[in-house]
Amino acid sequence: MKTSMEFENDRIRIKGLGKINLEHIFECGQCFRWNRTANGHYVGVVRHYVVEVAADGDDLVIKGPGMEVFNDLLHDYFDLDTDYGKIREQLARIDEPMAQATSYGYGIRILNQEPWETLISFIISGNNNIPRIKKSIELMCRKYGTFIESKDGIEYYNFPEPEVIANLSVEAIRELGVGYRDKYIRATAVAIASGEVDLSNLHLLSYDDGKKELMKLMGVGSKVADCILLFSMRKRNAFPVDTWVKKVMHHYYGLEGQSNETIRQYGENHFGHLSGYAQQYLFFYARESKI
DNA sequence: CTGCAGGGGTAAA
DNA sequence: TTTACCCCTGCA
Repeated sequence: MKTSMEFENDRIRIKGLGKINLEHIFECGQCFRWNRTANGHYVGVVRHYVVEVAADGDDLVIKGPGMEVFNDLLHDYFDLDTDYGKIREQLARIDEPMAQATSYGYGIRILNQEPWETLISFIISGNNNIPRIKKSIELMCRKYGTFIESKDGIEYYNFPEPEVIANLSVEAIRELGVGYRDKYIRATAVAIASGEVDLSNLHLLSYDDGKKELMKLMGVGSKVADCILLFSMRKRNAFPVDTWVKKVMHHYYGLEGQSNETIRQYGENHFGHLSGYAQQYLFFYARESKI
């Protein structure tokens, strides 16, 4: 993979990434703060910056806070050093279902998101649906985050700091529409704000140790921990088993009636260090092939 | 229109 | 291993 970049004022154009599909990137359940605009672009908040993304043919065009922030933050956020074409080829060689899956989910990329935001977002995601998850997170940012800017009549806020959420009452958190997850969110925020669990060094641990640490947090089970490890800690061997992936693994890999944990272990062994990518393709395969 | 299952799971029994 | 859980949506 040979990529090149062109800087033009507040836009950065990246060439040579291979196929890009913004819908696959932003609507595969890995992130909740990106929204499609009328012209097919996506606007989202990354830490303290409002970022707009467009696909122009096979070019990725990022319109945002300039070159410095791109180099320090967005380059990593969009995982631009990873060769997804190569990963698809490697995965497609593993077996026939995966060969099919990689063709369904073309143009996908795994984003490298901020750990604290990812943690809370996926606690909210459990036994929940995407519109409601997005609504709760948006409300949380609006009420308790810091105002960034107004753009096209929309006000943008960053994701609130752990200390802010830790100081809210359970009732105040309940008003965000998170239901019974209110107490999970509060307990987890307290654990993070107090330093009981240190998110900043978690990515240095192994997958197993990181997962153990995350599962100490209220509201974080195996699936949520895997999502946090995959989407914010670069643990690409994580294999989160949600209902969609479960369906595929039942149907195509002969794992009917197996527990989520068994399926997770099978995935991790079968796809190895590419498990996380495999999971993303399987997710699309399940949803779009309607099995 | 009302009723009810089910949703990208987890904690607790 | 099984069950309740908040609440919104889709569908019978």
